[in-house]
Amino acid sequence: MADGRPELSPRYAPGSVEPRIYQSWLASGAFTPAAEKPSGADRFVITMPPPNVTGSLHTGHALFVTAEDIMIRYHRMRGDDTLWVPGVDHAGIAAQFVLDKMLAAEGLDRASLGREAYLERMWAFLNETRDTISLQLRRLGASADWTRNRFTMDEGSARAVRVAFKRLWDAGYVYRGEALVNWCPRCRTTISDLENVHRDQVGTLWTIRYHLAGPDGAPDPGAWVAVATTRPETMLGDVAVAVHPDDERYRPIVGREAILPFLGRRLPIIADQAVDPAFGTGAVKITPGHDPDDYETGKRHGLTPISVLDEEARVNEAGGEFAGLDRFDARARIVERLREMGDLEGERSHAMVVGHCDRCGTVVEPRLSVQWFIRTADLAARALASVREGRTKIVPSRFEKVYAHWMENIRDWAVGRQLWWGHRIPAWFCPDEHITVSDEADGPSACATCGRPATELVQESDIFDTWFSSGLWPFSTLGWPDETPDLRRFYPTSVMETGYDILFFWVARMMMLGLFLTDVEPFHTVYLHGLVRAQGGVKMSKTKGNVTDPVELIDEIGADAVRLALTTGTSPGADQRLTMAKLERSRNFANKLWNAARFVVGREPPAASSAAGEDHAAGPDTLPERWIRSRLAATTTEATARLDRLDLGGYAGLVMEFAWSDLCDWYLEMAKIDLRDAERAASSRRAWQTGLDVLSDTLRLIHPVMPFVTEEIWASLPPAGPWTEPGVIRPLLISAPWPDAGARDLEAEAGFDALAEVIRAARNLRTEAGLPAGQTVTLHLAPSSADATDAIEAGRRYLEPLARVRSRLAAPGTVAPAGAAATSLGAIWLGEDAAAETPSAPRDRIEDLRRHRDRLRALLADTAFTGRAPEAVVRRERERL
RNA sequence: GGGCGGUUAGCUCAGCCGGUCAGAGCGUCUCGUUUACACCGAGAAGGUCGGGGGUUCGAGCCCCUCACCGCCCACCA
Repeated sequence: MADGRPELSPRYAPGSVEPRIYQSWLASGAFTPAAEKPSGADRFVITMPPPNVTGSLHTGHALFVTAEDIMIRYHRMRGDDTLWVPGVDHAGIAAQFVLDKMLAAEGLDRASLGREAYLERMWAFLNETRDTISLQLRRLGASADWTRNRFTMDEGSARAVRVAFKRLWDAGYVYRGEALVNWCPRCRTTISDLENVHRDQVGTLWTIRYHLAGPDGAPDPGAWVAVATTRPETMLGDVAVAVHPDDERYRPIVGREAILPFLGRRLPIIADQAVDPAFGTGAVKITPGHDPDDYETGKRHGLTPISVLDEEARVNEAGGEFAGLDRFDARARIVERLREMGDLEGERSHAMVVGHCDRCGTVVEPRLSVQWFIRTADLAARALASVREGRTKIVPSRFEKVYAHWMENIRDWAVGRQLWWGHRIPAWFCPDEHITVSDEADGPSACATCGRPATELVQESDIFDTWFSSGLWPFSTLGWPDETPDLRRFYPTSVMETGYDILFFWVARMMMLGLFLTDVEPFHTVYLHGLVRAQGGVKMSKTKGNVTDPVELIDEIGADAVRLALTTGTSPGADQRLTMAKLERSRNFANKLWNAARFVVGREPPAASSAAGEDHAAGPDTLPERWIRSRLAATTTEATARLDRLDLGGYAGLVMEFAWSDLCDWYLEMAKIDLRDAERAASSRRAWQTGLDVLSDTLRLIHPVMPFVTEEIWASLPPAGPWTEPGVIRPLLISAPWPDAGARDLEAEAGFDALAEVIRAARNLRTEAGLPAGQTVTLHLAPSSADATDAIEAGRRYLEPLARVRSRLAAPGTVAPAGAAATSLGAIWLGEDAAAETPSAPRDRIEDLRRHRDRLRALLADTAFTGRAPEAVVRRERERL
């Protein structure tokens, strides 16, 4: 175009548009708000859930980026001081898992490298990959402030972790103690209860005889107690046999002793309420070192636990002849030996629940060890109160119950991990076992208890659970513990948008730590999205090969289409399926919008009859103009309301419907009639201007969900503002103000609806009469009132071309013939010319087929169709013929 | 063993405080050389809103119950 605005091609090509648009946003500085702002603007802040540093883009990211970006862009347009802080997570156990596999391929392992070399390898590896995911997020259009990009292992996070831990320690919320923890023998670390995922399995329940000790202390071959177990290998750590106190069967032997096979240990037979007499034999072997229930029972009876498995779950030296065997080999061997000895009384299959490591799938082994714990009772009570009392809302609200249930039943948090990649616990031991916790980067200068110098202190080797640093994320990213300008301006944040699957892992921890450390809820709203499932409703996974790669989708149909598909027809907390049909529909909408803009923008303005501006004001608006402006007003109000209540799916569906149906299918079709009206330049020009006005606001409304195509169209709008002055740069849509809703015009809406009803009814009559679409026929109208007469007179200008009719007003008193359609403006029916050209008798099948054939022949002979329609469509029509 | 969610047109899903809520898209059928768009337009067919009971003037929407499907939590050997 002459004025340098970009020309719009017939089909929207996202691939050539998106990178350029993203660069223009970056260059404009729109992503980066200033911390110090003199205005009293509202704030809107989201801290991005940090993706794993080793990861790459998947549909889950596409979903969260879309949801958050919609909120962020909306608030930015509202004029709020808007910040979206991005970052990545170091993902301790997950990252080690990846690196360990790489090392294994080189024939190396953790142990042979040593801690220092291992961590060097980790940093080297991450420095290559750490930007991958954030670069991919940009493909989706994420308008995050990359100048504030953070990493959970950067120095700011490290400091926040130390300070947070020290404050917890000083306040008495941290303790170290022996406990039976979940141990993954493959990852060789403790894992939290949440990382211990329960799976239903069918195992075996063995019944084993423990002979009673005779008077001489030797096993009595004729007297025994039978115990049931699913894990025979743990018998090596048995310290007692327990029965229910009221169980008559066993009353005589309570107080006696049984002899543990293989090891000969004497096991007291004790009575304990916890035993279920109905299960198995009613007698239970007690293994406090390897079973949480037994651990408790053992404590009640003063029994000392025995560990019989090492950190890789091999039988240790306490296991006698079985020492060195893997736990499952030991199980098989023990069962075999018992069978030989005649002490295997029975075996049967048994449905049970087995804990597995969330990361690697290995069966978790309860293991006795000394661990760091965070006392959660008080922290959880406070975090629960925040939600109960509405200071933080969870969307959808049903998750508030889930949250409450978890908080009420929370157990202390084992925060230590026996890994290397992560924040090392800032605790030092002196030779006298005194513990000093320090938040200094260099550690303490001396033991806090006995004053021994730092040189004699040894730092704890455990690191923190990854979720400890993530739990600080909303404020550590803003500079906490320092009172930075960012922290002052942007904390607490506004919305925490994340998946419901990490409500406990992450949201709960942020609430607990945030309240304790900053005395305020870290966000006022938690918005939980659902999971994206593959076609058929199954979970996407690489092994199933049903993963849709968002990067490929973006390449194919554009980021806007992917975003729209992920947003429409969804509600928070509900899983959704991403289907090709939905993706195509979204792509088609981007193209529709594009072409509507081409129509509105891609023509010279009708000549002005006077100075610009004045001209538009000349004369009253037409009914379609009043109607579309009113519809725009209603849509703006409703879209705003939906965004405010975080109904993102509702918002997207609404604006799409408005643009496609109201604007394109109705208004623009009617505007064509006015635009073609060469005799009325003013009306023509006004139609042109209305199209531009409405399009402009429509682009604003759609921008949050489809930022690229709207921004590109925006740039092509003709100059119509202060930026037409030389030297004034046109603002980008990303920074344009959110539209104000104009006034509704209910009279126009009612008038338009009545007219549209007549048009639809007329089209319906035509179809029923089997008229070819091109044929213009007579339509008789019998207005039901004087007002209806006026409405029809005024509307026939649009009615006639849109319904392809010549309208005739029937004389007053005319009786509508059979077959007439009733509308709110009166009866309508087709004239003689319609009946004359088509047989009034029902068309027979052969006639139908013939017509269909003729139509297809004509269609396929038409170069306008074959040239422009996609091959697939042309092929389909040919096949039909 | 607790708790939660789902069950609405062939398919994928919307339906906020019970009163045009029986909807959308895709698919199907019919028509279309209306120059913004065939990644389009017009028209049509298609559902006793999982079953049963109840509350109400009125119920996909509230209550009870049953049946499937899914998820979360949970230390019974």
